Amino acid sequence: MTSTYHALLARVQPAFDALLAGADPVLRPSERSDYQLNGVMALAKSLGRSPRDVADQLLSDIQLDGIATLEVAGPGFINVTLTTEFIQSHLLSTLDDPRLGVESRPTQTVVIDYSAPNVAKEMHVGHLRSTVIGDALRRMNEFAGFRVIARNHVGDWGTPFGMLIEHLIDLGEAQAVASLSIGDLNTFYRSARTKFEADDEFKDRSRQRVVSLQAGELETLRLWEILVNQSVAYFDEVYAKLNVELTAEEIFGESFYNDQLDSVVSDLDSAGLIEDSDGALCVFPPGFTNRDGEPLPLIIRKRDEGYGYAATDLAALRDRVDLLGADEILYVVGAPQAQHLSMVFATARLAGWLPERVTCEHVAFGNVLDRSRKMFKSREGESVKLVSLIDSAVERAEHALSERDSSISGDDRRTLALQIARAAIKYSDLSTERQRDYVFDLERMIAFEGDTGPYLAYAHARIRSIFRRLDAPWEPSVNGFSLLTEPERSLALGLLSLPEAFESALQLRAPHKLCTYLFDLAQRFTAFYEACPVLKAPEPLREERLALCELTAKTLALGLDLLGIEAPQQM
RNA sequence: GCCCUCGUAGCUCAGCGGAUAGAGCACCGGCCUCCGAAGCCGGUGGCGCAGGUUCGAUUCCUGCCGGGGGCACCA
Repeated sequence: MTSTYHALLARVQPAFDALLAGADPVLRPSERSDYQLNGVMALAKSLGRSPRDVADQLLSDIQLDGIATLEVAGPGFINVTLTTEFIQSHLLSTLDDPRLGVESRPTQTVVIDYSAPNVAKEMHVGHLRSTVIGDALRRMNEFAGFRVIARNHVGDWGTPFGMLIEHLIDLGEAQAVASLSIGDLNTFYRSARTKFEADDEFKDRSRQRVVSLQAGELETLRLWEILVNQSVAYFDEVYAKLNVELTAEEIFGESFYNDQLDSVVSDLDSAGLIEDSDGALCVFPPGFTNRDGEPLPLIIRKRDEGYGYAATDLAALRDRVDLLGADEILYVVGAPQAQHLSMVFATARLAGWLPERVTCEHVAFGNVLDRSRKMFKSREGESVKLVSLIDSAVERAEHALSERDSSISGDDRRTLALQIARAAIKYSDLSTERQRDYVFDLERMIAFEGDTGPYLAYAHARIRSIFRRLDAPWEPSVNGFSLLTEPERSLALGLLSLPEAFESALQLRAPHKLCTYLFDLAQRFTAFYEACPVLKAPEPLREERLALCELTAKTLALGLDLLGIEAPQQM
């Protein structure tokens, strides 16, 4: 099934090509009609003819076969109005289509690198963004039919582990495990840090411990594994709480690439890319300069012979291309890493690890700010625990439910509160363009009014409640849609534009495009809902309207699912 | 100093080179004997500044102003 947009374009393009090969019709959704052709003026310009003249000719050249009607307007726009027959036939086929008109094309392998928390360190709002955006992109790419491989590049290696292991020893293993298993990671990390900075003896031990760790000394590794295992179990809890599709099997932390780092250096060296700079082994990819305008190094191996994160990133990249067969690698990582990543990509290209056909893309996102537009921090100046944010959102959702005289109670209510809290948190994160800094305002996101996750979930639940009033489960038995009223037609057009919205969200790695679409659809629905009685309508209108309701509910549920948001039947 | 990014209504945000720049919140005024008022309808209110490209610029380019970030051994 082709989307409305492509069906139209297929009719329009030949007429434009006939006048000037490759001319862009600039087909766009329109507020004045259903679509408009904005390319007429530009075409007229290149042809040296008057826009009205060209428009008139196009009007007679474009073969629409009853799918739409055209009208010249203004200085030379062509307004496109879809025919009821066209909308109706598309609605009917969408009704039978579990994919709701979105095509699947299993054409490529996409590796998505997201979340990436640090072992023995609390997950905070920064991880929330990577996790939520990454999870949405994963779902979207999977739905597009691509082979998707998720990678959680957990920070489980490096110099901090010296002090973390020593702190674990000081605490005693049992005590440390107890503290970590209740998710008290901030305290653990902070204590280690404090000792490291204040106590020279501890600092020395920590440094020696790093050496043992890197040397693969068994007892050190055993202690390190305790930290890793406790943290992974904790991450799992957080992911479950967020309903994020990330498993322990998808964790490929920094340590995973340890034994590939030597070969990263030697391969870069034999490619003639490595330079020794003050004892550090560096690559100087062209086009990067430091603040003095000198070439900027990507440090592969530090002067102390430890590896920097560039080495790990390069090893991981090479692995993803060679072993995983990636055609596309998405890095859902904060914007501050932009330069680092583009240096890594450039170096991988130079080294020949990143063939032309494979693309690497930094899916960057902005900072999380508080209500006063400062970096989101707790009163003590620390990053705020992700779980505590989720928990307080759940608390608010529960409170709201209790005030609403809901028939849902007990465990169902707790589950529902969690679902609503997730919807609120995720939607507020995803509905803003990624690159912008984003204001985390629990108050607003859980207000349940306006452009929020709960509003969309509510719109869905409301539709489902219509069906609950029926005596028997509803089966579609429509033959057509008369679409007599404006709200019905508007809703129908909204339903048919899912493929376009999905496609642009997918291509631009822009979940907010999908959010915008869903909110618009929900508004079209509620307008329809106010104006058009469903259950009280006479047949066959009643059946048609039920079908519109069904399609809307399915579209909302699918769209929300692609964002990682649940759509409860009732709330 | 160089690079990246953002600047749209009081606040939070959409806006794919097109016609009169859209939402939500807040504020004001309406709508529940009628499928769920977490809703609907109406009102008030805006593209940082200056050039340029273009038939047409919030959108593309340049410069400036303002916020945020990055720029060699932490990841």
